[in-house]
Amino acid sequence: MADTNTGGENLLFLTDEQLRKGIEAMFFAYRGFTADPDRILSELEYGRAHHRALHFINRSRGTTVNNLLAVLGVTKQSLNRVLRSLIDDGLVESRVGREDRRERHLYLTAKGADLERQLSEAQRARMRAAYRAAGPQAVAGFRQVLEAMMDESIRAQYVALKDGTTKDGKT
Amino acid sequence: MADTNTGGENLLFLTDEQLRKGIEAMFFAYRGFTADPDRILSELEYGRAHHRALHFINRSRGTTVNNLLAVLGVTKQSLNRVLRSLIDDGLVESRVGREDRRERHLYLTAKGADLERQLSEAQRARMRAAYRAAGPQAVAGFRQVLEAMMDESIRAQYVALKDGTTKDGKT
DNA sequence: CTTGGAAAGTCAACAAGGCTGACATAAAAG
DNA sequence: CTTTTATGTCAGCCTTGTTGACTTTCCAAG
Repeated sequence: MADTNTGGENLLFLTDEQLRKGIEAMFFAYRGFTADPDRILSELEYGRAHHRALHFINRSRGTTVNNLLAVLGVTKQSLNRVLRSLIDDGLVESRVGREDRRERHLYLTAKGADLERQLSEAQRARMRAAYRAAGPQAVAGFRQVLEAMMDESIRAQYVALKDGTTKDGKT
Repeated sequence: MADTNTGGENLLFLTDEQLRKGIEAMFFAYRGFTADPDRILSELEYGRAHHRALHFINRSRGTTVNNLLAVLGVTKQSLNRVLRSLIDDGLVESRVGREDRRERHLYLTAKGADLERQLSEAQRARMRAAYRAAGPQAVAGFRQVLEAMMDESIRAQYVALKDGTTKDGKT
């Protein structure tokens, strides 16, 4: 934590070499990040796309298909294939909207919530270990850099999710 | 786990809520991380797999196929498909090993180095912007958390790459 | 009431990039 | 000479992304 001033040395973290290390760190870390859930999923008939759908349906209960498309950043055809299998297998429930009956609101069933919990607990365990090893200050920096790395529009969604979407009263 | 006051305020960053935010940050940030190179690649006949191969061949000039397999974490059949197109298109050169003639040592051609530079500069630009926005201390934390998130064996590879290689690397 | 258009779903076709299995060399190692 | 290692290749399969075309449902404006 050198407190150097606006000179040259404090810009070392912007050299191409430093940036390349950051790029590789992202690549390797992301592999670790997805490894544990992937292991669980591979024993079932599901893939990472199913995990993502379960995660965000759990995160924003009652979200519409359109909302989910925007968050996941895939086409409706691609999402639909995943969603169909989850609905057919009784992990997700699709309810016709009350105000706008064209919309479908998505909810996890008990079975779906079970799998989601299993997957996200595996992922959280690794994240928890990493956070613990690095410490709170490092975690704050981690989050700052990641947030700055997102696309503008995505960052808006992320912040929205961060603040308001569940009404369970956190913060 | 809504109340994690077991250790006091300094453990707030380990609540499930905090961990979930970190998980989503990784997801969204990784999308941003790959967005710019993907845009360039989609205009050519290449994909993200080609980018990864170019990156690590550039990173460790003269690396063998086996080394590359270990770093990328894919099967030789999968890598071979990518490598073949890169070699056929004159972006990568494969040289028979001098000491062990079973090995193939991989090098970027001028054309390959050009594309690699274009791709990695796009990716570095975003990383640079994120680093700049977050500051050096945040960057240090970012790197710490990412490193802690990797698989053990991968971390070893990462550290090895980190140290040795602008010159000629791995041998 | 009719109709335009948005939201959602479906079908078909295709591509990238993972995977496994089987098999073929060539060369090093024993 | 036999075994092991490094590599390449063929064939086939899976997941998950894409585009395009089309239908169904249903709100809302004319």
